[in-house]
Amino acid sequence: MQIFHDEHLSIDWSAVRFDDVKLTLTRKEFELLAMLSQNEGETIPREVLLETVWGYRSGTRTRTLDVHVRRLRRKLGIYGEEYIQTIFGVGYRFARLRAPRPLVIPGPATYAIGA
Amino acid sequence: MQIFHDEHLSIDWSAVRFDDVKLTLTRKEFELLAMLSQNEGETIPREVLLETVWGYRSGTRTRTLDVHVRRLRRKLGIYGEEYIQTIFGVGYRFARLRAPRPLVIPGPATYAIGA
DNA sequence: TCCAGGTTGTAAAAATCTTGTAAAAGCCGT
DNA sequence: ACGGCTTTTACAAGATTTTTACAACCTGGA
Repeated sequence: MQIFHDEHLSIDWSAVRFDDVKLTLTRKEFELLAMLSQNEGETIPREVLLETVWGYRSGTRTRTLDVHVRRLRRKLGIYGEEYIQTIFGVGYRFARLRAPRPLVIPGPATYAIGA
Repeated sequence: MQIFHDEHLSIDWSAVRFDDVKLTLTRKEFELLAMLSQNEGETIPREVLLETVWGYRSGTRTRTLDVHVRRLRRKLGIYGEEYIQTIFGVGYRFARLRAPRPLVIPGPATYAIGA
C-alpha cells in the first residue's frame, strides 16, 4: 500500500524511493516520514509528533525530533528542505514538491557536444 | 517453473545458477532463497521467515536465520549483499540487481574524449 | 551397522547500526 | 540586539547483525 507519491518521491510501507533510487531509512525515520507525508500539507505540532512517533508525553524535553528531521532531510537530498518544512514555533509540515527538476549540466565537455 | 530471473541470477525449483554457473544450495538455503526471491522487493520480517521456513513459533530465540543468510550470501558471491539486503530490526529483503556493473574510469582520459 | 561427508543449529565475540543527548552555532521574530 | 527556537555535529549507549568455530545430526554407501 502506498502512503505518498509524486513525481520524484515514492513512499510505500515496503520501501521509499527517490527518483528510482531506494532510500534506506531507519525505523524511526520511516515512521516520522510516514506520519508527516500521510498528512501532506498539514502542519503537525512537535508535541503531536513526539507523542505519536515516540510515545513521549507532552512536556518531555528533547531534541530528538529535530535530529531525526535533520537525518531525514539529508536522505531526501537537495529537496529535503522542500519536502519537510519547518513551521517555526509549531512543528513540521510535509509538502509535495512544487517545480519539476532543474536540469543543470555544468562542464566544458557539454559545450563541445553542442558546438 | 521459475521462481526468479534476472540478468545474472536464475532460480528454478530444479536449480539455481549465477552467470551460468550452477550453485549447490542445501535444502534450507534453497527454501530461504525461494521464500525471499518469491517476494522480490518486499521486506520479510524475521519472524515470518523463521515461521515459514523453519516452522519456529514466534518468540524463539535463535540466530539460525542470520547464519543461513550468511551462507547464502557467500554462495551468491560478490553480489550476495546486493541480492539479500538486511532491514535492520525488521528482516531481510531480496532485490533485483540494480545497475549491471558500475564501470567508472576517472582521470585525464575522460577530458580527452570531450576535447 | 559403521563410517565419511555434508548439513544444520548454537554460542560467543566482533562488527555494525540506530537512536537519543549534549552543546555549539545559526536563525527568527520582536 | 535579545531571547527563544531550530539546526548541526559529535559522541556514547544500547540493540541488532555478522562472522567464526564447533558440535550434533542426518544420510548414503561400504
